[in-house]
Order: sequence, then structure tokens, then C-alpha cells
Amino acid sequence: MKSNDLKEVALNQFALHGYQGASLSSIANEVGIKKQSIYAHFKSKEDLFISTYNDSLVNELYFIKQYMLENSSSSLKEVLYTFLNEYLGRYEKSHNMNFFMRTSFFPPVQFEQQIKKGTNEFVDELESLYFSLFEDKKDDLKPGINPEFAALSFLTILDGLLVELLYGFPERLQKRLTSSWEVYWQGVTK
Amino acid sequence: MKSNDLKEVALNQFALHGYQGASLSSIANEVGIKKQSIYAHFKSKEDLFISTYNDSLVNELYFIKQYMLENSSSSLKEVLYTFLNEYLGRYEKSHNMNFFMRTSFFPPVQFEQQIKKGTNEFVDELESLYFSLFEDKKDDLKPGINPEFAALSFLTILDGLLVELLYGFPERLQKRLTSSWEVYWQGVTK
DNA sequence: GTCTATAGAATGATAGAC
DNA sequence: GTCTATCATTCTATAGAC
Repeated sequence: MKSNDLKEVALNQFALHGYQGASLSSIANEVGIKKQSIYAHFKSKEDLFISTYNDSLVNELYFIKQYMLENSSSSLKEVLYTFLNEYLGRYEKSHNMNFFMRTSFFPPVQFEQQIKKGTNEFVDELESLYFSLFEDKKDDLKPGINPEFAALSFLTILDGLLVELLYGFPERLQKRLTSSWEVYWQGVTK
Repeated sequence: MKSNDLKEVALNQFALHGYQGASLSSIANEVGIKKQSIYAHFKSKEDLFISTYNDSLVNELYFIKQYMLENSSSSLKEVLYTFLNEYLGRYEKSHNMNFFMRTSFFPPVQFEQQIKKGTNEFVDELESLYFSLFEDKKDDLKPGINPEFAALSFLTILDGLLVELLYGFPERLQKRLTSSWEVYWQGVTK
């Protein structure tokens, strides 16, 4: 299926150069066809972009849900800390995270509504996944800390580490991961 | 000085549409001149962009240093919590933060080196400012938490909240601020 | 320092042959 | 589904008059 090749290449190009910075000719080039042939698969650049975005959203959610399923038997500490490492490690392996972040953080104006809706669904899903994780183990939490606090502050740290990932200084990211985790775990557990 | 008008408008346009998405004609239009007149002030679009970026970097650092100076007599808790609120509140008041984040997170490829250098200097400065803040008050910290841990995990939370700022859901941002702060403070102090 | 005129390249998109 | 040919538009940038 050529549309999948196109979407894969488009994801990379959009991740590297943004929506406006990536041209159909460079995408077509990388796939090995002429740019006009793209229109046999997608009716416009906007159509290609939004298809790519929808895929990337499904992809992000799939990874996270899959991780939760596969590690449901581990301890709370293990689930959380390993997740941070695995999710951050995922960044190097594909452009999906980079594209998804770029698009969610700075959506091209003409897609703003649509993408904001996607972001909202994504974050909602994420929050409720983590909320129920902490709800199951709420006996481990400090008296003043309820499951919602524990979940939301964990996700805030995750977002903060993603920013460090974008900056691209691995040593600094590592230090931030270590310190944030230490402070978080001390703040959350008895 | 017209160059300042140009840089101000350019900042807004680059913040809204990115480097490639903002055109010289739309910038000139908003300033009230023809696009060709821009070349009397800047030798290229790249020149205008990098000038704008340098200004934005100075601006971000200035705000943070100024805040630190003005609040050096407050308690640690007060300094930190008020900073979170003031810095986040700043987002609505100018496009400087948005532009600076967009550019630092996703620099146009041709400026990558230059911007990475700027980002590095900015974060270094920020970290050492906060490091010495905690160094001064390290008696308030938990035994296992040193000033570096306290500083880096605070800055990670700040970055995480900036992401939420970009998403643009104020109620969610507020919840994250409350929970993150609560967990952080419990994790860091005796 | 601003303007008009213009160059030259690239962009997204359509029509129609094969 | 891919190609060639082509269009209209936009883009950055330069030259030169005022």
C-alpha cells in the first residue's frame, strides 16, 4: 500500500520541517514518485497531513495502553519508573513522538480546532489510565496525596522530561529524570 | 526605530505560524510598509529571524533574573510558588514565551546549531540561578534531597506546566499546577 | 528608508495520456 | 496509479528611482 509509505515519509518530513516547511515534492521524492502522483492517494496536502496526524495519535495511545497491559502485574514504583524510561527511549526509535508533540504544541492554524480535540482526547485517556493505576494502589500514598494528585503530577513530570528530550542534551535529561523521580517518589509515598 | 517594530511583528508572526509559515509580506503588511522595504533593515529573512530570536532569549532571561532579584527576601516556598504563577501568567501577555519555546523545541534546520547553543546557555543560567537559591536554604530540604535535585525537579515541573500551557486548557493547567506543587513540596521539604 | 518593477525559484494543484 | 505538461500563486530577494 503506497498510501502507507506516503504517510510514513510525510510523518518524518513534517516532524523535521513542520507542516509548512515540508513540501509535497520532497515527500514524493523520498517515496520515489512524482509529486503529482500523491493526488491519487490524498486529495490535498491538508488531507495527507491530517491522515498522518490521526495515525500518530492512534500510535501514541497504542504504545501507552500496551505498556500498561503488559506491566499490570508490576509494583507501582516499577510501572512508573520503567514507563518513564521506555517512553523517553521511544523518542529515538521513531519520529512519531516528535511529530505528535510538534503538532500538538504548535498546530498549523487551519487545523487548530481538530488537533486541539485530538490532544484533549489523548490527555484525557492518559489521565484516566494513570488515575486508575493510583486508585488501585492508593494505600501506598501519603495521607495528603490522593490518586488524582499523584497521577497529574506524574504526568507533569513526564511532560517536563519530554521538553528536555526536545532540547537534545542527553546528560541533562538523565539528571532531570533522576532528580524528578527521587523528589516525586518521596512526595507521593509514605 | 522601525527595526524594532519589525522585530516585534516578526515575533508575533513567527510565534503564530513558525519560521516557514510566516511570510515577509505579511510582516511588512502588519508594520505598514512594503515587503521590499524590510531589506533596508535586515539583509534577509534569516537575519530578521535570528535577530528576533536573540531578542527573545534576552527577554526570557531578563524576566527570570528580574523576578529573582525582586523576590530575594521572600521565603523559599513563596519564591517558588509565586514564580510558577507569574511565569505561567506571562504567557498571555506577550508572544515572547511562545516564540521562544517554539524555536527552542523545534528550531528550523538551518539554525539548529545556533539555537541549540542559545538554549543551552539559557537552561544553564536557569539551573544555576535555582541551584544557588536552594543552596542558600538547604537546611529546609529533606535529608535525601540535595539542592541540585530540588532545583532540577522544580525546573522539570515548570517545563511540564509549559507544555500544558501550549495545549491551551486552562482548567487542566490549574489542576496540574496544584497537584504538582503539592507533591513537589512534600517531596522536597522536611 | 520607502517605493515600483521585476527576477527566479518553488509551491500546491489540475488535466489528460498511458 | 503514475506519468508529463502546465497553471496560478506565492515566496525571497535585487535593482534602481525618489
